[in-house]
Amino acid sequence: MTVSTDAILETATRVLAASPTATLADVARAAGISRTTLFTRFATREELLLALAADAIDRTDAAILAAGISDTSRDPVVALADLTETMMPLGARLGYLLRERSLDDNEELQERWSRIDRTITEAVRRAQAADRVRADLPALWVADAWFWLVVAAWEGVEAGRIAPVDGARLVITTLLDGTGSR
Amino acid sequence: MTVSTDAILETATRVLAASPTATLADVARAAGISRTTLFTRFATREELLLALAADAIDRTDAAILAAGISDTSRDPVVALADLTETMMPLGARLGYLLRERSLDDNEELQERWSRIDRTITEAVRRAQAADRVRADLPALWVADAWFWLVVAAWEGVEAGRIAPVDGARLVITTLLDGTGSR
DNA sequence: TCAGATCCGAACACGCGTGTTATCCTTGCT
DNA sequence: AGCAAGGATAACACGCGTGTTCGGATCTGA
Repeated sequence: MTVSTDAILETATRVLAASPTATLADVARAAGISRTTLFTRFATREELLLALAADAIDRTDAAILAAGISDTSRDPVVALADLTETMMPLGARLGYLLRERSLDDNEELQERWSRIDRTITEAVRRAQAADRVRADLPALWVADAWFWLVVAAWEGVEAGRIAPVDGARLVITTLLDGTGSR
Repeated sequence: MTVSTDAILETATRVLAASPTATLADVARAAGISRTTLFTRFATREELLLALAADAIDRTDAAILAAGISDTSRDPVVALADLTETMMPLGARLGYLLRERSLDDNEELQERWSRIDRTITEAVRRAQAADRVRADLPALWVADAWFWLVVAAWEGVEAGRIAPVDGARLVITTLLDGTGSR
């Protein structure tokens, strides 16, 4: 196995995130394998797309676990800041998930993603209970705002508008402290 | 002319935003015209996509003008709040622009969008000069954060997670005041 | 009523991406 | 050296979406 399946997923994510209509021939070429071989790993295009999405969610799950988001003994705000750091490198994968609408009707992916959603929202609620986050905002909105700010930061890094090292810090300070002067 | 070109653009935006790979037959059916007629209005698929993007940018330009973003005698923070209100109904169009990568290589659209980008960023800089926005954050980032929070709010409204009337307010208070407790 | 314009439905050619198959070649193992 | 596994190359069938064409139906204004 000259090229690992993981490496193919990595390349495929990059190619398909940049151009969602990219051909399987494009993906194979970028991954340095033949189109035929690609078909031995993923029988259909849809299978590849699903594997990509599952991979993105797998990594998000791992990042959530590593940051201890569900650990009720941890400070939820600190945990969210940690998660932001670990999420930044997932930018391309999240961007793919975000834009790929053909997966919207997949039951399992929807379920897995809404589980992630609930986990983040729960952390926000705990932060609100501890008076670390404003209680007058819907927890659902705060969780959404956090997610899209991560996307914003990743897009900014991608486009060279902000420095990679600044990404996570900008997200957290913007989300918690806001951008207005005191 | 039974169905106006504007109405076609409206419908096409909705259909293509929901499913970017939708067929021209799908668009025609949704618009209540025949595929043949659709081809008399837009000679190719690409022409339709370009018209959609141009329409979205036209409306954004109009919203910026209406909110008086470039009016240096106006309070830039108030202007941005106004703009947020008028931008919310453009959600579907912005979502389309956001996800459609096939237009990335169009010179004119890029230019027009970066002009919008600069206009918003300039308003942020004026707000920073007036000590209404933190000067320790890149104006470019604040402008990006604003834009993506608008997207977040629109997605939230679309999904029924937040009330339509709350959208703009949530964006502005989150952006300016942050979500953390004082 | 006639002329012109507009739309529709059906049919067609064409290109392209997907998925399959067969043959050859390379590599690693014994 | 000989064998097996896995990849590459090439060719093919197939479906589908795009773009075009044409004949007929409908509506409009003179």
